[in-house]
Amino acid sequence: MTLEVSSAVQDYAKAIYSLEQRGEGGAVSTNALAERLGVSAASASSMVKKLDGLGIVEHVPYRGVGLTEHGMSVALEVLRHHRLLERFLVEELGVPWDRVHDEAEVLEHHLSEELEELIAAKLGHPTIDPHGDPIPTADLKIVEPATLAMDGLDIGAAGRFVRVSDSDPEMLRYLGARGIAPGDTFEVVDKQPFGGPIFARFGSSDEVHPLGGRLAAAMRVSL
Amino acid sequence: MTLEVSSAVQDYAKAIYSLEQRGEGGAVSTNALAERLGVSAASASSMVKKLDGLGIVEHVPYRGVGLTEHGMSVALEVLRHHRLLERFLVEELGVPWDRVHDEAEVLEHHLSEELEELIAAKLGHPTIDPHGDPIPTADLKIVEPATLAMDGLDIGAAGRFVRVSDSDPEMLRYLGARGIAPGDTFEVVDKQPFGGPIFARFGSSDEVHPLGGRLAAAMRVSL
DNA sequence: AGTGAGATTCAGGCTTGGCTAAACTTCGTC
DNA sequence: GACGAAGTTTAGCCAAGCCTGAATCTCACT
Repeated sequence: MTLEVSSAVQDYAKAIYSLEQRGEGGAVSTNALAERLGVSAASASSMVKKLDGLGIVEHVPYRGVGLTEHGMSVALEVLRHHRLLERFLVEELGVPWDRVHDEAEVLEHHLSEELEELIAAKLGHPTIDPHGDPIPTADLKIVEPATLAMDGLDIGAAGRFVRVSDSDPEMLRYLGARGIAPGDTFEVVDKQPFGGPIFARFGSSDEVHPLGGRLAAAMRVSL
Repeated sequence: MTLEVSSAVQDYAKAIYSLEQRGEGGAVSTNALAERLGVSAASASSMVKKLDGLGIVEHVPYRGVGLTEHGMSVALEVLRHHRLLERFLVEELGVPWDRVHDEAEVLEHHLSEELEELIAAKLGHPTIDPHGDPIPTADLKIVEPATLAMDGLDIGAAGRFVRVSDSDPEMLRYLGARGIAPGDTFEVVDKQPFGGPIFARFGSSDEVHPLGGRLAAAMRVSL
């Protein structure tokens, strides 16, 4: 009943989950899904019909889709695999953190439950992945802490850098090269107006790093 | 040029390699291939045609197939992945040795070269997997040492148990439960005639273990 | 209420890797 | 040297997932 979930179906579930998280409102549009997955709108539409048949989504034509409870657990299962793998690859094999995403993207679909459990145990049942994203628990609960985008902060703001998207290797390399990682505390020391860069100090370092628009927007912080 | 090798193609290459090893003669028959892969003869036949087109095998209609040089490297690459993974799963994650085969069977197709190398390094570049099978080197050389089937030995024969097929979990559990593993020295203490069991002592243990027909046939030894 | 942009669906196709049934080769035996 | 069994190939089909292009529908705005 749960085994006939192909990689494609898992990818759709994951994408819908992610779009539901971002987009406040309710339903995810078929087009948004298509774009996210790099697939034509027609393909996404037919796949959505199938997902509805499988009980993974609820589809209201012209209104979009939403994950069912079953669909949610499919999505969280894959997410757990993905994030555990990322953590495992970084900690046990020393894969650079800007490259783990692509590896995990492939392996997540082929990880057995047994291996998932052994990996989690080996890592001491971690709760976040190397990018600060929360890892769903074995019984598929997840807590997505509220965060702020760094580019919205004002001069003088201080807090903790908690999370950054794992999907842009460029950004990760930039941060990595400067020794900036999720978990670091920071302090905004300057900010250019009109979408200009933010200047911040991280951890106990004295160095001030410039963080350009897209980067500062991708960095999530808590105060 | 080498990237369009699907999982199915890799499986065929691996199966042909394995059948070439066993069957002394030359070509591997389509039927043998079909049986090995659990596929109909017609399916194997059409796949063989495709493999020929890809330059992976040389096919003489009605006579069988043989791996080309390119096909050989495809096979050895997959075999390296498989055996490194088996070793990794046993050593780093503690997966029981009778279960690693199935996991590796899936993951071998999705392991990047980068991960392959990191795993090999982490393990100290091992030369055999947990079942005693040799692991091809990074430049795809492999040495298959000559071995004897244990069921052909006579009473009094002594040597080293070096290798056992990884594909029968039952046998592996049986051996595992008795503490018998590749690398152990042994001595044949008794043997029933007409294909009856062999009785042998392993390692420094005093215990004599009965090894029935199929099992003794699957165990490979060197004297 | 009309309308156009954007979202959705339909129709028709492609590739992969399977399947069955039927036809064809090969080879050992008489 | 003919014949039948065993082995092999061809022909025709299927499902999954993707594609394009051409309809069609909805919604928000005027």
